[in-house]
Amino acid sequence: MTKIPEYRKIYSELKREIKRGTYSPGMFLPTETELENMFGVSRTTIRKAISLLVLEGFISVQQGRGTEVQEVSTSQRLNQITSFSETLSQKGYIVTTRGFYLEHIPAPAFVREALGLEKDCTVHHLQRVQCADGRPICIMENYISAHIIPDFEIRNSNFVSLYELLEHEYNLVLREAVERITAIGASFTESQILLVPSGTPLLFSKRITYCDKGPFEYVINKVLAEQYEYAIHLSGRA
Amino acid sequence: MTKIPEYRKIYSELKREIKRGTYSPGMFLPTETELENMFGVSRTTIRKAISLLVLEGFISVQQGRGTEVQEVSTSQRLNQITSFSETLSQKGYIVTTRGFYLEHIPAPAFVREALGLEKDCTVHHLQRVQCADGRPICIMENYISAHIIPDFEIRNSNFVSLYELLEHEYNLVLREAVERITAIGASFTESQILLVPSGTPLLFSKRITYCDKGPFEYVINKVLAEQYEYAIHLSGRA
DNA sequence: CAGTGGTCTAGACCACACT
DNA sequence: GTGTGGTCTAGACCACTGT
Repeated sequence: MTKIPEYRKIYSELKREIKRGTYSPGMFLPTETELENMFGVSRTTIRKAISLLVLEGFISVQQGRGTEVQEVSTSQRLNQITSFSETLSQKGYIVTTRGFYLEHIPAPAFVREALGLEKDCTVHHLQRVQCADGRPICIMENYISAHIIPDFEIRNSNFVSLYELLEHEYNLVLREAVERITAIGASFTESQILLVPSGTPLLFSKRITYCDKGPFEYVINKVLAEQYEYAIHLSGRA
Repeated sequence: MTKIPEYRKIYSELKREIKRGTYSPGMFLPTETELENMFGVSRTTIRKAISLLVLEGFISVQQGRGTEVQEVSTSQRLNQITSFSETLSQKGYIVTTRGFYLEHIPAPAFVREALGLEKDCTVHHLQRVQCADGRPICIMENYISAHIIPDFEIRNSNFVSLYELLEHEYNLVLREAVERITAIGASFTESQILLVPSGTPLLFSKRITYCDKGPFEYVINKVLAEQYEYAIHLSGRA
């Protein structure tokens, strides 16, 4: 199993506490010296953890003053890499996974091209149906490069968010992603899975996700449009 | 005089060398130990400088391998504010406007809410059909706040890009926009306008655009999905 | 294997914000 | 002044990539 650095654990721990409300917006985190003692590590390690949280906008630091927990406004969170299930959870749905199939296959041509893989590369192909409040809402296929995550297995079939799994179990850092979105009418098969008439409009998205080691995942999503919308933040002008 | 930290000088120095071509894309920077000696500082300082360059995308680091100078270009033009017609032009289509109707009306409730307008505010309501290579592909409605652009008139009915017009004729500066995208099936009316069977999947987007004076425009687009897709760039992770 | 970057320590001094 | 974060050192050991 992968070794998780101290600063990463502390970062996760602090993030959890912020999300839980132990530290709420406007409050200050303990000082660096206090955190040193709390976690029993050196200041460098604490500072590295804190810098991650700053990068993600959870806290802001000011010399001589302290580190303040920020209001995470929704609009700031746009265009961040979020899994489908995370977005749904945020909207208050109870998210579950219905179907579930994992296989290890030679990368299909379209995946090879998207991820820049050589011939004969293996990918983990994960198929799922995501449900919101018990209702099927999304058909999801992930192709994960075995080159970057060699030993991918799902131990607990009840997991929901793939990204959380990858981050915590495999210590993966998601850097960026490019997503292309269009609409299609549900095919017969899709309509059967999602329990809607065929031809029902679906959002059809293809995403390449990059981690620190390069492109590692190709995702295909088909989402019931009636239940879902993408929010995008645009800024500036060429 | 301001005190400039060592790591900042080193960062600037390295960036200058990269821009000048001393270190060009594909090449590797000296190792951390070498840089330590070159600049006569500790490794921490070097690493801090390097981390800044990584953050800005100039270089990428890989454990056990080295720090490689990156190609800066890439398609970072994603998530900029672009009008529909501009995007289509970029893809090589010839864009024309077919239908065209401008009226000045009291802002409907959903527009008032979106733009934060008072009761009795007027908006310019512009309706158009955009064609790509002569084929209708998008039904477009703009609601432009009369508060910000009081004297909006279209002099030349052959104009194509609304944003270009606003920028050049009205000296407007577009700051940011939030767009929400989902999919619908074409209604009878929409199917007639776009010359497709009713029920054909359309991308349905609603956008609020902000200029330097606040929100000024609400746009509703219905696009033939078959001919169009949204590309989104996501970065970072909460 | 050697050489690279990744993590971590224990301690020092500096710059800034509060009161 | 006191206490906060900001910079920096010298050295240690780990983890990965290459040969």
